[in-house]
Amino acid sequence: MQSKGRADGPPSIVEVARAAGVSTATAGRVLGGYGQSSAASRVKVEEAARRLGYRPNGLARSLIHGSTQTIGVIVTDIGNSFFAQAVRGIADVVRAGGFEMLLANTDSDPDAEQRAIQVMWEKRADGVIIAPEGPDSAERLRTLVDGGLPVVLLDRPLTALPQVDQVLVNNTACARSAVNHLTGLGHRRIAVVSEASGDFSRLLAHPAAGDGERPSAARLAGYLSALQRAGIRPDPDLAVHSPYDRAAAERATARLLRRDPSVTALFCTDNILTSGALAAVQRSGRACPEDISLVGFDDQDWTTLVRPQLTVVRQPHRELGAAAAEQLLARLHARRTGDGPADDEAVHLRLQAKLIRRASTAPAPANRT
Amino acid sequence: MQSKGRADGPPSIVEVARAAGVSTATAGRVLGGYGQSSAASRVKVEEAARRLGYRPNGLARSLIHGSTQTIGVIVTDIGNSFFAQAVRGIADVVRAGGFEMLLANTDSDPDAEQRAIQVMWEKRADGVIIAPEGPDSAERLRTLVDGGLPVVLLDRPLTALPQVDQVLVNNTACARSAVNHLTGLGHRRIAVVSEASGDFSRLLAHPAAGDGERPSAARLAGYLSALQRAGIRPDPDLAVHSPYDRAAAERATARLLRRDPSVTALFCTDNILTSGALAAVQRSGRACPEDISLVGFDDQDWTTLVRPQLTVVRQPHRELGAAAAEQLLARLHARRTGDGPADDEAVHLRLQAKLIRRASTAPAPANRT
DNA sequence: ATGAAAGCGCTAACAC
DNA sequence: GTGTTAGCGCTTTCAT
Repeated sequence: MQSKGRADGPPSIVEVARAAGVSTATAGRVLGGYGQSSAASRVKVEEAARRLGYRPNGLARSLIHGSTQTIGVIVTDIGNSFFAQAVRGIADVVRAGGFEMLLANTDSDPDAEQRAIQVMWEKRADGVIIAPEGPDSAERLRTLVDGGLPVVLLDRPLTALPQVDQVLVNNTACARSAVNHLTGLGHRRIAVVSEASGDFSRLLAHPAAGDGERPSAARLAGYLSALQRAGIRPDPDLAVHSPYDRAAAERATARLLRRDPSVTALFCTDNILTSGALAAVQRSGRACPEDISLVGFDDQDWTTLVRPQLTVVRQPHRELGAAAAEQLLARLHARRTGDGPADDEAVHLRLQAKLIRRASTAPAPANRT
Repeated sequence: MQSKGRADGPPSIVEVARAAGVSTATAGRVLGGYGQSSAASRVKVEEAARRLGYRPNGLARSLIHGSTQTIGVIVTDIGNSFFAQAVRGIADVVRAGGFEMLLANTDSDPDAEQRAIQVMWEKRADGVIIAPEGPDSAERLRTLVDGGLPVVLLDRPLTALPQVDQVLVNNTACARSAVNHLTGLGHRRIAVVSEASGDFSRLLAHPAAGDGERPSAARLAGYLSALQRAGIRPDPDLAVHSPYDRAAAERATARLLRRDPSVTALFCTDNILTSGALAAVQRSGRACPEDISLVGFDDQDWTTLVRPQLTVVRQPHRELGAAAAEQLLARLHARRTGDGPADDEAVHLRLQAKLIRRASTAPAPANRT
């Protein structure tokens, strides 16, 4: 029977100290690896700690230090392969840097995001990587930013928060090159499957737009700009609007194909929408790429398993997450040492997505218009 | 200029109390929502808190309560769609229960797993859900289990820890029904693509084995048992061994198809291996399903996009994670209230994976042996 | 090198 | 209903 200390619960540093016959300060020094301690007490304390099964309490330690060695990650859907890969990249970097990861999934729900942000603060994460749900996220994040917590935006910019670091992809440019590829093949009736079709006319009016937009809108902007450069007037009827859901994308695309036989190419702006659009093409009875060309988004590994193999825009998923994590860690490092980017200049990184040409795109069939 | 308190850092409850002209205890009561407080002080305190931008410090709170409202999740690869979906299921349940999630990715590295386990303990997670890396994980987990921390095993059993809750899939049974499907179609030369081929003879010697095995071995056991029931002697040459990697699976399968023309069916035991094996079949020049039938594992959404559409074993990914989380929360609830499963009887859940018949399986071609 | 004591931010007992 | 005080487990002066 143990005679002293609290009966249950893991042993604290005071029981170890007592068992080793030293003060709590000394025990703390050897167990925490700080300050000075003699070889003699080191042996005694380590012995006692092992015997009692001592494990330091990180909460107490963090409460004092003010640092938890934990970074918060907020995404909309960890089940989506895009985020799954990005988080993998984050996890690798974070782990290598000696940090842990507090992960929250918002399912694109503003309330859930609000709560996640609050939690990151209350649990005193040292920094936060977030794929914001929408423009309103800026207000929610302001607490953190004003509170001095390093924040990095992942994949989606927030124009209301220009002072915050962000790691994005060159969405407009890669979309443009995808569509250039199609126009180069002679296509003129090119449809786009997008979540952002509602922004069609707005983006058309501001041809320079793109870089400050969320990915879906930025890609739509790239599509529009490529058409205009090729001298093709964008046709709103060719912007397939779809909710973010494979079945919905399939229905919407099928409707377009039924309605408009002049379409000879399809540009999909996202991995989910790509699945849906491809399914629609397959069921439409039109041959790909003979009757209709298709450019997908995201080079998931099944894109080489379908026939024809898909021409796609490949985003560096994992690298995107890794870069965001590296940026955050750099900030934390700078905080402590003083080198690195000054606190008042935001770093805006843009990784390159690239077009991979495969077999789902081919020269346009003889014009039918 | 503020005159009192620490210059930087977020305001603590004492600055709020001072600003509101009450004691810290009263401030704590209204801000923490416990005990009694008069409407008058509630107003004052809330006012002051808002003005100073007060946010409670969860570390301090947890240090006292002994509970962090956080559960630890340890997986081998969050980038793999299986785990991405399972974690999504966990996230949903955990969030609904008012908990947060500390996520660690081990990349199947024992050291990383060791560290992750230790971290969960030090950060005082209230419980842990883990997909253990291998049998050695049992020793690593013992600290947690002995320390009284609720643990739930996800997807993989650990025979050395029978007292721990686990949520698995009926791997052996669903593999058996997949292979039954093939034998029912007249196939007799059925190959299996597996990570566990090294266990071939061991599993053959213990026909009852299966349920205590890791998923890959359990599925191999199901394959073996289905063959034996159909009166087919298992042939070790038909067990394609492959590391866990698509390209490797493709090479290994290609080698088999080249070497043995008698094979008429392929059973893949995992999502990654399915991609590789399918790629190999496509490049082999053999027609699927006319020359060779294929059963894949995991009903990812591309399996209906390839031609022929794949017959697969569908695992309930998300539900698996959700069930694990529910089990863990039930334990935590039981700890506090006394109802629920007694602490000494482990709950072993087994969700049902099912065969989905599509177009990649067909009657065996006329025997060639 | 070591110990005594103060304190991180909060909650809980116990008076009043 | 409110204030005072002790204390969660650890780190950190400051003496010694």
